[in-house]
Amino acid sequence: MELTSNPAVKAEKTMGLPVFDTDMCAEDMDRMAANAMKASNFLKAIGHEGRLMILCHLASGEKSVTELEDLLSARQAAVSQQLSRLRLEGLVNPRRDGKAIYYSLADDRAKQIMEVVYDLFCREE
Amino acid sequence: MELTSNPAVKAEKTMGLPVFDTDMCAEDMDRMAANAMKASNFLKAIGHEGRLMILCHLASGEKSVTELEDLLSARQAAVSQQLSRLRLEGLVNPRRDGKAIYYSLADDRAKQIMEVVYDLFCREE
DNA sequence: TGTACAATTCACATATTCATATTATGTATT
DNA sequence: AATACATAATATGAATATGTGAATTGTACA
Repeated sequence: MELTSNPAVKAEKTMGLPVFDTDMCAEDMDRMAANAMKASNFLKAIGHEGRLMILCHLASGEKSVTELEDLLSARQAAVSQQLSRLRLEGLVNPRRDGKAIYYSLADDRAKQIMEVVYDLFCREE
Repeated sequence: MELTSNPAVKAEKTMGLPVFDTDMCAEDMDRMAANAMKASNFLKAIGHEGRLMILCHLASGEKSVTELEDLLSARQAAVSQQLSRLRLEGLVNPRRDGKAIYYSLADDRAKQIMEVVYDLFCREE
């Protein structure tokens, strides 16, 4: 696969991914690099044991920070910082209810990745 | 979603992901944490602009280190190190042919993730 | 208003990641 | 064997990420 969204790329091969050889123009390379940067930022955001477990728990419904704190056996400040990162990345949404703040999954991006991750790392054996 | 592979988890909800509430036993939590660690290591490996672009280029066929060096406009040592990381993670395989070493994608894991990443970051707009 | 609780933010120490330079290894060629 | 080339491995410092404790903000309630 490659990371341009240029409609002029070659026809698809075995999978749903576009294919290209060595005939990319500089513009394509730039777009590819830009996309790669966005994508790697996203992957870094979810590439953390604690944050991954948070997303995982949120998939079954919204949770307060203290609930997550218990579920992860982690300190409040740490959980809060991890949530902060996920918030910045637009992956979760906070909702205040009284003293507690409940977090939920924000969009489908995390869900889509998590589904693949689940298949790869939690279903096999 | 959650990261256990316990068959006793609740029925699936909207997506293909299992759901659970607060009734996980310690054993489940351990398995989940172990899976989360494996998964986050994997995500860290591909969550790097250079490595992502390498995987991306390899998706269209095996490439030598010098070819990748040119494609990424990166130094030899850097590319080699990134390949080394991908090798350790089992994502790519080297094949020696004379002086050159050709790398190719090792398994489907990378491809599966990359396909989703491509949809999320290279198709939209 | 004062107190308790939930969550965030800050400042710091530590750990990890990364890029670069340098050195080493393996292969072909002479 | 000697040399050149392609790649790998190692070492070092800079940058980044992470966890911890203390201080801070926001909310509810007496």
